[in-house]
Amino acid sequence: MPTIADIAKRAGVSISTVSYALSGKRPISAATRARIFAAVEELDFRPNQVGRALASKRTNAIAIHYPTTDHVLSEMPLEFIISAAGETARRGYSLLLSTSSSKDDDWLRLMHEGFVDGLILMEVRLDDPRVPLLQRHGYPFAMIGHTREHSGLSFVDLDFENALAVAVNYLADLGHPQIALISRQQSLHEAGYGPSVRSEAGLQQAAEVRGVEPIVRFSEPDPMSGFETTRDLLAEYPRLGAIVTLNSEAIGGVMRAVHEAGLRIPDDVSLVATTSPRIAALIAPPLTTVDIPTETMGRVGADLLIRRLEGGEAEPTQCLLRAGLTARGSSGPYARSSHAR
Amino acid sequence: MPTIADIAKRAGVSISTVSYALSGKRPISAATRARIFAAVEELDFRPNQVGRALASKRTNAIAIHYPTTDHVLSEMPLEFIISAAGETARRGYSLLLSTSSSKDDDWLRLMHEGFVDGLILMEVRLDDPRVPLLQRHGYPFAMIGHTREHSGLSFVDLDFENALAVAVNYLADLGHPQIALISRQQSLHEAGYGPSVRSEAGLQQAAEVRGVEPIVRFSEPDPMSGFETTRDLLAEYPRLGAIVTLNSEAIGGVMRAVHEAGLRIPDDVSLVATTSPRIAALIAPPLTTVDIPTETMGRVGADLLIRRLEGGEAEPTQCLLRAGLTARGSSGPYARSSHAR
DNA sequence: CTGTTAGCGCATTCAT
DNA sequence: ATGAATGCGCTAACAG
Repeated sequence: MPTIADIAKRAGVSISTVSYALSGKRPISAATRARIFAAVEELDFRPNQVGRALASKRTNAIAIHYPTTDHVLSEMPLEFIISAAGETARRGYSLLLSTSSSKDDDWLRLMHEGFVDGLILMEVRLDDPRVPLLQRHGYPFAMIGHTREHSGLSFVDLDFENALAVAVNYLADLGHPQIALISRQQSLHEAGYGPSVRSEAGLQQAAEVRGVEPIVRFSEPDPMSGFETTRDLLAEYPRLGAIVTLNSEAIGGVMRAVHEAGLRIPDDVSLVATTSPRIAALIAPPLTTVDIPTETMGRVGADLLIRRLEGGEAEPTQCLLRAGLTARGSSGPYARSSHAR
Repeated sequence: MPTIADIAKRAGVSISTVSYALSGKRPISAATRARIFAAVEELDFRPNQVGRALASKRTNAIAIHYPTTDHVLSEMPLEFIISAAGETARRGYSLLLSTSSSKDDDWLRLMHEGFVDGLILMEVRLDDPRVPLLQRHGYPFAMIGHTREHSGLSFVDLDFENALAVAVNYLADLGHPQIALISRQQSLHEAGYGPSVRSEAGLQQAAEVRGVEPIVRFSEPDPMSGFETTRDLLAEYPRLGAIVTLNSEAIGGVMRAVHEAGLRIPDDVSLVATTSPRIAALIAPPLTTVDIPTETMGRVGADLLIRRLEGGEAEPTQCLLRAGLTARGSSGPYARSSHAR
């Protein structure tokens, strides 16, 4: 591996001249610049990032922390990560992935040991213990999701209250007097998982405004649990004709329970799923969705952090995305009365 | 951030003594070692990885390359990545994620610029252009999957030929005279995607041995395509009672097509899916699966690379995993004759 | 416009 | 068992 010294020698200039030619931080005469770049070409020189990092105190690498222990894998986090990776690469950074559990502090180690310049946090809780830790050390970070208290923090998130309002309005317009939300695990909800808590708030609020009855159920992130939850739900509310699900892992079970109850989608039951457009496309038949813009969220998460790293002490940016609703085949007007059991 | 020099001063020893105490590469008297570690505690010292990397010429970081452009996202790659991340962290390494397309060489840049010690390759083609590139530079790497020519290379892969043989034997034992394989995109197959090519070979071979008729169809990785493919398949082969699918993204559509043809699983059609156990658990009703040990594959991929990095010039390790079959509710004895259309 | 020089934080060789 | 000194590859003052 050639070093900057090899280039300097070959081009007949000093080391610093090469460095400045490469960084463009100092004017270089066209002639010497040409000789330098010629040497770079001939030797296939690549500036060593470690040397550069040590001298400049910036590694040009960031890490994304995805704590896996408490969640079943699904595609949404992958979409965040892939999208963040793309933006990171476009901006000339590298992306590290840490999956340490919340107790383990491998994700913090990366910052402590100076291997990354900043962090992106995923799976953020309303009271996330990582936030005070990072603040105490003054480490730069951005969140995908947001904490209850978030003044001065950078984050991107879906506006889940709004998302549920969108779903409720849509279903209320179709004439449904009752709307059930199938949320995620109750444990998550109790642990203060933002999407869960904020969605329920959105449901309650919008339901009151529209004068419909809100119902909330929790489901584990798997079809079996979705099946059981939905089966019980339909039994308990014989006239229920509208279901919103937050839990994309459970959708298969939800649909199956509806069918096994002798009901049809969308004729008897309107189903609206909160999920990423990409995932919705993978489901048959097509689902009406409140779209979670995962691609945007991952990209903006990386962008916010990098901007913070490069912009010096720029003010934090908070980005609450409003959800769009895409009506597909799985929802229709209320017609459930005839099926009362 | 305290440095090793701060520790040395505080403990009243030289810098090198601190370094050796930390690395354990030289005997240190109990007394001074105690003073050193006390200082480390008091100052909350963390050795700077960049300084260490520059001096030792090892970053203790590896990268995993997951080219996304040519594939729809699914959970299987996420499982590889998460699992590799876990093993990487356990071994004291960091994991970088590169998702650059095959033409883009961002993944190579990481090695060129000395930011990582080695690479894990995902989505390996039979003739993968990355391999000769890496070999030319002498960069250490390991593959999840394997190329046609692989002598001297380290990899972990599922033995897809064996996997299909397992599926065929199982279905043949149930009495099925015809077995259809629903493979992935034809474009992938033609591009030499290993799992696709090797699975077909396994099917053909095992079918011949067992005297059953093999049928191969390709499907895009989505339920709609799976639906159409299966619908056409059932129309073309009215007595078909056994389907094996490689394409877990299409399974929903496959199942729906079977149902809409007036057939039942497992009474009329036996369905065997080649997928990860974790994903199988997410499907309702439960699927008989040829299990792809994604967790093992990701872990071993990282292990092989790290072992290569640490073991000096150890011989390459090739790890072809045999698949297990888990019979669940979706497969049963051949009974399709009565349904001939 | 260009060169000289002093680190960045740590590992390691050579002394003692 | 310990210290002193050198250098990893590069950046960025400082000095022309």
